[in-house]
Amino acid sequence: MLTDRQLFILQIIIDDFIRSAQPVGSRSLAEKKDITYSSATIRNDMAELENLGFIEKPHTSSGRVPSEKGYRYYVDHLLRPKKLNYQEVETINSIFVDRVYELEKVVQKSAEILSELTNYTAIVLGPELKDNKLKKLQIVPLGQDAAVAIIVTDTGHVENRTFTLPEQVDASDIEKMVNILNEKLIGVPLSELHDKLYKEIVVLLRRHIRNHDALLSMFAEAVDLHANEKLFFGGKTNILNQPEFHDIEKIRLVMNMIDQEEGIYRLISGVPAGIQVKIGKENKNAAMQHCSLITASYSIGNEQVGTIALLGPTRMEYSRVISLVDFLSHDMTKALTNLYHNG
Amino acid sequence: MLTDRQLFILQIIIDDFIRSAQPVGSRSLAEKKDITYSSATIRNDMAELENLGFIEKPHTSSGRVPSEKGYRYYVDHLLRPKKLNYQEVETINSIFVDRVYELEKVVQKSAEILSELTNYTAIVLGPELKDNKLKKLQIVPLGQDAAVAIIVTDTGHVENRTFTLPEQVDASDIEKMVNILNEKLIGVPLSELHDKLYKEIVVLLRRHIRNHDALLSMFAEAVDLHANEKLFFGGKTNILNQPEFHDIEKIRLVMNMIDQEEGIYRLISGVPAGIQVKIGKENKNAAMQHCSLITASYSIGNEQVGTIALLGPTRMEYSRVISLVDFLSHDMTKALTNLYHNG
DNA sequence: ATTTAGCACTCATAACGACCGAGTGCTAAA
DNA sequence: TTTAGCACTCGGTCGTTATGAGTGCTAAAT
Repeated sequence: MLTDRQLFILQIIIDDFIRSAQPVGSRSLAEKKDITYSSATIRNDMAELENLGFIEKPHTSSGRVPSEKGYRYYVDHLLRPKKLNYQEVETINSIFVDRVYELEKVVQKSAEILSELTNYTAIVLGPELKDNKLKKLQIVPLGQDAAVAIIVTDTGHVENRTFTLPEQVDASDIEKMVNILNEKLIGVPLSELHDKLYKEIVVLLRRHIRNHDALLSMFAEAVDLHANEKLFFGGKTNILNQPEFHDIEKIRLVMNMIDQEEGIYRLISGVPAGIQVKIGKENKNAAMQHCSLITASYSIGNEQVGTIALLGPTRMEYSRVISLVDFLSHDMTKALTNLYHNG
Repeated sequence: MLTDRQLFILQIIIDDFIRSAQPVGSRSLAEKKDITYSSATIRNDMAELENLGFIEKPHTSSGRVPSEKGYRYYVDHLLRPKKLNYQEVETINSIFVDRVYELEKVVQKSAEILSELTNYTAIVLGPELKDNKLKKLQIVPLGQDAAVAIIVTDTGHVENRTFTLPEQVDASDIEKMVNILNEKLIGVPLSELHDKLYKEIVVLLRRHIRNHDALLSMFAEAVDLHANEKLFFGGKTNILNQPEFHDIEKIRLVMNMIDQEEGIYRLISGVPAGIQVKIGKENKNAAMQHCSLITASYSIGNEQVGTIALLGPTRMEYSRVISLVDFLSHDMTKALTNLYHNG
């Protein structure tokens, strides 16, 4: 139902608007060198595109602006991924040159570089810990009634939690317990720790330790909080550079969300593998009304461990940005798999 | 040289401007109920105050606005600290009710509460670690060539660092070394670790361990990074609520600085004890031109360990805010001393 | 000697109208 | 089917004109 020419016009309108942030009119289009037909023809096609909801007019006599539906169609069918240039590829690769073992640093740097390359806000949902396996559990007593529990995973991640000791437990009990746990739980994924603790370990404890229930619940608590992955940001304030965000109210909505982290987490956790593009209201979030979100997952081996996301205005440079996010996610997967997958 | 009436007028102008964010004129002042003289009199006094640089006019025929010098005088001589109301005291006290041992959580919560109470951006410079004493040092090997070093301090703080192992060291060497270090260094303040490592420990190592130099430098590295304290924020986007920050450029400057953390660190580290108020350009920072910064230090025992700061527009509600920061800093000192000072 | 009433003056802000121009839709000719 | 032509729309800009809150200054009142 849409002619090739109409699609071509749609594409050019969107490309143009993405570049200029200005509504585009039929005359200015007709003047472009790769357009051979007149402004009147374009007007007719534009009218049709508007009927179908791909573009809209901010007011009666202005040029056209892509609608969300327009962007959607563009992303799904029109856009051709821009090839990355040498500079971009090099910059991304530079993240992984020094063989740092600390995953968090790699992830943080990825977020920074991605935001630098795009001028949008980059968010990386850190490696999920639940698939990490316990490497070592340690309790360090602090004075009379407090202790810090430390958990080390096979990827070198360290989690710790301080708590008050229940009364009537003494150092030897704790030591015994730590020994038992280390003996039985090393290699167990964090996500299964809780269950194991209550199903297998509890019987052992009953045998060897007084006051096992208090200690156990304490450990369980220490072990539980690792469900939540961490978010890493780059270019948190980049939205301020976008001309369409001249209105403080809009800015506040977005910045607040970024600052709270929770909304962001809901947006990007649990996205499917591969590149995903959510445009404007598709994000089901009031603050994201005028923003788009590009996400891609990254893996270690075959295990999807985290997500890369890029947040910008709906008027995003999709063709370049999608290529970048795609490339980065594959690069990360490669590098991380290399580092951690052999074991 | 300034009459009492002139000072009174200055005070009212500033109070009024802080409340309304609008230039204040002689007529509106004269209508206030606690002012008995005419607008003409006020005009004369205003002219004098302007001569002396305490107030200024945005343009020829507008009301007056406090200058930095005016704010300075106000803060130093005119302001009377506002008594906190029950609600405010309760809110602050609530930070310390549950006896959490984790200092970081207390500090984070303080920043959040302070920003909530004030609608400005709160920053807390976390406890300096250099006075923390080593409680336990631990090395956990990760596979062949990497290991994570974990340092626990007497306040329950845990630092960790992953690194690649030098070649030709084996597990037993590491274990021996860890034992030596734990034996010799527990109770030593982190700030002295480096020195001790190179002066006392090195001789012991030479005796017991092959390849001690590589291992030593590795440890030194792991131990060194704790110089930098951490910053905790509350209400990072609160500056967006200020009417004088309607201009995106101004906002960007401030937000960028907040986001980078480094500039903030420079601003608030090393402030003297007690309440400090830096107004506008006094902060020697382009981004802070239109902002004021209130700082106060908090202590554990007699040891100053960190700083509380509040960042807002120069048109800040000084009287209330100074009381709040003062109260919070004392409350924190009290609570932390209670928790950690007995030892 | 102070204070105040009176008055001319200033200037940001809002309101108004004119006009421009980039844009549109529609019709009729190519 | 495409395009030239034309009337129409409507934001944006520019100058004009109030309006009003503010000022400084002078002279009268206290």
